[in-house]
Amino acid sequence: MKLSNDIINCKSCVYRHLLYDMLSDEEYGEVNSSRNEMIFKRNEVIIQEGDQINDFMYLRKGLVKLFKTNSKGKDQILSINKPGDFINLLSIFSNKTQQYSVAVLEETHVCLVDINTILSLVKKNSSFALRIMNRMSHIADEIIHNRFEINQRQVKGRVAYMLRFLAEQIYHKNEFRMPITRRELGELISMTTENTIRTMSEFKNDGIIEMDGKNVNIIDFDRLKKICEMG
Amino acid sequence: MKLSNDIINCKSCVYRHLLYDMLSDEEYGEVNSSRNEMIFKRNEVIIQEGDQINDFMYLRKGLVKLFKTNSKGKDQILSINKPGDFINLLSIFSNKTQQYSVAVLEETHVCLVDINTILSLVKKNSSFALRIMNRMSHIADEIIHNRFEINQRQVKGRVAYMLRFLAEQIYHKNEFRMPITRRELGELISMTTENTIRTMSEFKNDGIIEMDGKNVNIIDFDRLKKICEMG
DNA sequence: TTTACTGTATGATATATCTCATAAAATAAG
DNA sequence: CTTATTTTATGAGATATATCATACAGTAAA
Repeated sequence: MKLSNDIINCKSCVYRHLLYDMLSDEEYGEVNSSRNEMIFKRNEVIIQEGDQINDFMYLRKGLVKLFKTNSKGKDQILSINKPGDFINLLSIFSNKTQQYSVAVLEETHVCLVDINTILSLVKKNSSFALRIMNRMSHIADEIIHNRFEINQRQVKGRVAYMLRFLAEQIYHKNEFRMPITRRELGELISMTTENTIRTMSEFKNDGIIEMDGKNVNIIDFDRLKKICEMG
Repeated sequence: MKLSNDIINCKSCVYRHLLYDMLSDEEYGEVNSSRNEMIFKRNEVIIQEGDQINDFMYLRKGLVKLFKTNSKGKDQILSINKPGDFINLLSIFSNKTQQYSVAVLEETHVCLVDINTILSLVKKNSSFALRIMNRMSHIADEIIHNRFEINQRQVKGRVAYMLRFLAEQIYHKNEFRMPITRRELGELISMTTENTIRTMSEFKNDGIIEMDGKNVNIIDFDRLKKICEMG
């Protein structure tokens, strides 16, 4: 983890419309001046469940996983988050500590804004407050909806669902480098590593995907879609 | 469903501190005057996923289930909600329709406040806004945490987990009348009805619970706890 | 370069869970 | 009160998934 040198002004941030769009110039300045940008490498833990909350964080670049660790030390991944996502918004207003852990999948730039600045903006700018509530709804919804979708499928359907997610939501193409290990994929769909690997192999043997190490190419998207929809 | 006659003033509501505590007398009046109370009987659907959102709703009395229905028509129950819970708070600020369905388990009194009243209060009272955000965090957290807990257990652990939940969180005693059918219990823990029933029978045969129809008495709480913790 | 570790891969076997079938009890509908 | 429907109950067999074992490739550390 290190501080970024190329801190740019919030105004030029591509993702600002997601949240900061309704701030006045003065309010903008407040955010900008209490702001830091940090760079994390693969596997670094950005947030640990139970940590004190000091900053509002959002992803400017990269890819992270949001997860919880159970009493036996096993992780369950709740979501994969991409640039523009507010990675601890669900925890910030809980009056508690961080509710989820966040770790880096691909080199990640995180924007940190002092939590007190955000609180003061919420207090004086109600449009901003409403936007935050709106974002909170969506984040909660996404996690709950994903768990709902995964829960009603069995292994093949689950793997297909996640491959579709990566292709459609993250990389916007059928060929990509897997950002997660098979174990992590298993943690995402509540399956053992072995079964996850087996299913990937099966998709390969069935001519649905091509695989070379971490590189995946979905060559029969229609079939993958069907498996995903059938369960 | 019918309108309640015994509408009381919000000020005397036992649950008001959860949300309305930070309102001025005038603001209180606004809530009170745009407020209705409705009574629903077992199995009535209070909210249907996809419905337009007109009211902020909270449970004054009774018990409901919050659920989603999948493409094959199967329900998955996300949470059981009790008096004091805000049953559509996660949807209200989503700029979308209701995200979850809500149906009645035990005769229920629901308080409905016009959504515009809530919006206007959020705009002019930032403490109220912050409290709402706080509540949203907790609701999301509860659902996500429960799914997390259920996911890492197998049938016996799941049933034990839910029996504990009912005894500890809902009825505050070891003897109670099951508010849900075995099928619903299955929908709550992602199991088939048959397996849920079988597991309950097993608990009975093992002397962990006594059962007579819907009436359940947990006679060996320690063992139930152990099963719940072991998985 | 060697060593240790993690990730991918696959097979065989054990186990958990589902499915299908049947039946009695409880509840709802007429 | 009678009939229909849902709920609870249980068994046997089919199937999905987990577990344990082994192997090798890739990567990180010494």
